[in-house]
Amino acid sequence: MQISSRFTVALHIFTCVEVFRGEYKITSDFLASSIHTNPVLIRKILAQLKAAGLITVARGTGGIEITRALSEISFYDVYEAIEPLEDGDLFRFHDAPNPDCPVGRNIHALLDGKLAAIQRAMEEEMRKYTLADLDEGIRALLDAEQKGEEGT
Amino acid sequence: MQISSRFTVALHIFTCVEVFRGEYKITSDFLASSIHTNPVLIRKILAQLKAAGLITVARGTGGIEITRALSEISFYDVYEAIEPLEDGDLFRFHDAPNPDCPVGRNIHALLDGKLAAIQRAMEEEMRKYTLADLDEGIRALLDAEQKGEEGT
DNA sequence: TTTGATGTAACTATTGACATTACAACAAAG
DNA sequence: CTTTGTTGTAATGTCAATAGTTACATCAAA
Repeated sequence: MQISSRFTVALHIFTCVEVFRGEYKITSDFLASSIHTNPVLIRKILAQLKAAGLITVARGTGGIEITRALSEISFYDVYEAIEPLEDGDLFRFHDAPNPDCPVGRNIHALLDGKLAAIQRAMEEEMRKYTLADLDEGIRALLDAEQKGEEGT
Repeated sequence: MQISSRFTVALHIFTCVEVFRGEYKITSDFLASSIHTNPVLIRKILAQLKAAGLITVARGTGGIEITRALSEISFYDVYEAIEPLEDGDLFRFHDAPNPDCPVGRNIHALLDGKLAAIQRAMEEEMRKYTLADLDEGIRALLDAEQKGEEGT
């Protein structure tokens, strides 16, 4: 089971906001065109990011503002805003294991700690990357493109 | 998006095989009863574990054998056998970002490395736990149950 | 008041998870 | 060699989530 594309779409949105700030008016239509999807999906994701307090969206006139310094928003913040995990658990269990079976009634006690550690390892790694890294990365890539063109 | 319960069901199966070996004949019906699901789901998971070479299943007569030492089968081995990840990637992207947009045509170069690192962090943690840990853990839990009963 | 944008609701298509029934294939015991 | 119990697997149904699309009310600024 893969993690839904809405997470990478959200990162794409942030990157566009950083790159095109001032240059273009960043609307949901504009973003939908870059990501190659439809504006409604973008607006739903923007609504989630707004609910998490990561951005503000100007109604009527359009325009997206990031509320914190880029280095203060990690991949995990974005992931948490976007992915609705039931009870915050990454791993699903089967509904109701048999309490009459010694294994069935102990399976949660047996696995919960280990699964939580695995989930934590992933989330900790997510905290290491921030929007500032994205900003830096995309500018390096665009510079490289520029130089490539000059070389021809 | 959560990881499907088939992974924890597989760990449940292994635990049952270890605990009830010799004591009961471990059939898909028996397992389905402990996990509280239906035998066909169990058989499909057994088929995946068999395809990965982790177990053998005796047709006709029934019975499951684990092919390696418990300490030689990690959670990751089970996860890999069970979860069909497209191209091995945990994170999904949107289908076809716009190549005319500077961000759209660079989004993979920008994100791929970081996402792979996050996935790797999770998988490395998964490698730390083995079926031997499960065996040890369940026996400790069952001993504790025993003592709790004696106490009353 | 017009214009252009966001916020949402409603509907659809597609996919995956999981449950369930049914039956063929098979191995061992009698 | 027939019975019995089990695995292997196809077919079908239900349910939830993803994602696309249309439509329109709401809103802010020119």
